[in-house]
Amino acid sequence: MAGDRPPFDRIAAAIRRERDRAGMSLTDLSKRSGLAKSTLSQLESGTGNPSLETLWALGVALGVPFSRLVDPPRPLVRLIRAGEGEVARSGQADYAATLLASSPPGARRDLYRIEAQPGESRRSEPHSPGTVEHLVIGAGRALAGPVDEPVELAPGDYLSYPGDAPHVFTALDRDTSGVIVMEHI
Amino acid sequence: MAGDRPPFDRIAAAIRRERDRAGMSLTDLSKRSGLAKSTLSQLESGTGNPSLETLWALGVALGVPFSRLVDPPRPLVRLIRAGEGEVARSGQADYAATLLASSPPGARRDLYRIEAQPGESRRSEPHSPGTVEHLVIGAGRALAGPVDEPVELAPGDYLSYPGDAPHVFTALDRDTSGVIVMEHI
DNA sequence: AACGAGTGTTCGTCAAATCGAACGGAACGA
DNA sequence: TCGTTCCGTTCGATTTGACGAACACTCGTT
Repeated sequence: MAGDRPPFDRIAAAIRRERDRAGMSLTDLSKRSGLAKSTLSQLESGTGNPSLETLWALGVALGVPFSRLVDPPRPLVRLIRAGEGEVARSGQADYAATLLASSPPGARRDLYRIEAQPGESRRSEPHSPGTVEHLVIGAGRALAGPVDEPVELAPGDYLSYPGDAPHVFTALDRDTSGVIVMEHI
Repeated sequence: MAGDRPPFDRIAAAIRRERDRAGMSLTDLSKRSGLAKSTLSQLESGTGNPSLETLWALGVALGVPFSRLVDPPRPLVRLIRAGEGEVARSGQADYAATLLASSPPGARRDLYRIEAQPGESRRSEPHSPGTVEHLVIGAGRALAGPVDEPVELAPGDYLSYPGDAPHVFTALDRDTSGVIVMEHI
C-alpha cells in the first residue's frame, strides 16, 4: 500500500525547499504563517508531528497546495515512442492499452494510450473506489462510458466517467485510438 | 489560492465515508489504526485538529492515499464534443487548446486537447512550481518539450516534461492534434 | 572592536490532542 | 426480563505540540 509511517523527513525537506524557493527566512515565514519560529525550526529538522492546522497554515503561507508538502516528488522528462512501453492486450477484444505514465507510490493518475479495432467490446470491471477515467479520442470512433449509458465518440471528443463502476470501450472504426487518463484520487 | 482554513468538516466526512465503505465500526478502525476510539469519534464529529501521525495512521488503516482524506470530492460523467469547450487560442502560433477537465479547487490535473498548424512555435512560460506536463500526439507531428531540448514526436508518441520551466510546442504537420495532461501537484 | 540586524536553534511553559475507561443505547437470545 | 455484545459518545488524566523569549552565530557598518 502506501508507506506506513508518516513522511516526516520528506515534509521537513519540502518545507525547507519551498521556503528557499520563496526566498523567505524562518522569521518571514513565521510572520506570514502565524506560526512560531521555533515550531518551523523543529519541523524543518524533522522533529515534530505537526497538526493539520499547522500544516495547512504552512501550505497557505508558502502558496502551495497542501499535498505538495506530504506527497513525494517526481521525475522529469520522459519519452515513450509509439511502439514502446508495456502493452496490455485484451483477450476480450482487439484492444491494446499502453501505460505511459503511472503515478509513483501514493498514486494519483495513470496515463494510457489505446489502440483498438472494431469487434467485441472491451469491458472493464470497477477499479478501486474513487477512480475516474478521462477519455479523448484521437482517431476513429468509439462507443464508451458506463455500461448502462455508453456514448458514441468521434475524433476530438472527450468523455469522463466513474472508473469504479463497470464501463466499456468499443471501437467502431478500424484503428481507433485515443488516450485514457485514469485518475486514482 | 487554496482555501485558507483547514477543511475539518471535509475530513470528518471523508473519514466517515471511507469507514462506512470499508464496513468498519469505530472499534474496528480503532484497533486497526492504533488510535483511540474516542479520538476517531471526535474527528468524525469535526471536533479536533489531528496530527500528521494521526492522519497518516488513518490513511493506512482505511487503505486510502493520505490526500484522499483532505482533498475535495469530484463529479461524474462529463462529455465535451469535438467543437465544444472553452478554447484558448494562442496569439503566437496557430494553436488551440481546449480545457477538458480541470481539477476542483485544491487542484491537481488539467486535461487539454490541442489542435495546431505548422508555423511559429507556441512557447509557454513556466507554470506554478511542481507542474508536470504529459503530451500524447494523436495525429500529425510536433516538436515539443523543454525549450533547450525539444523532441520530435509522431502519432502515438508520449512525452512528459517539467511544466515549471519554459517549454515549447511546434506543429510540424497540418492539423496536428494531441492531448496534454497538466499535472499541478 | 563594538555594534545592530539578520540568521536559525534551544528551552521552559501552557494549551490542547490523545488516550483509556466508563457510559447510555440498540439489537439479539436465553 | 435479564444478560450479552456490539455500537458511538463523554470525561478526567496524561502526553505533547505550539508558543515566545533567550540564545549563539554570521555579516556589514561605524
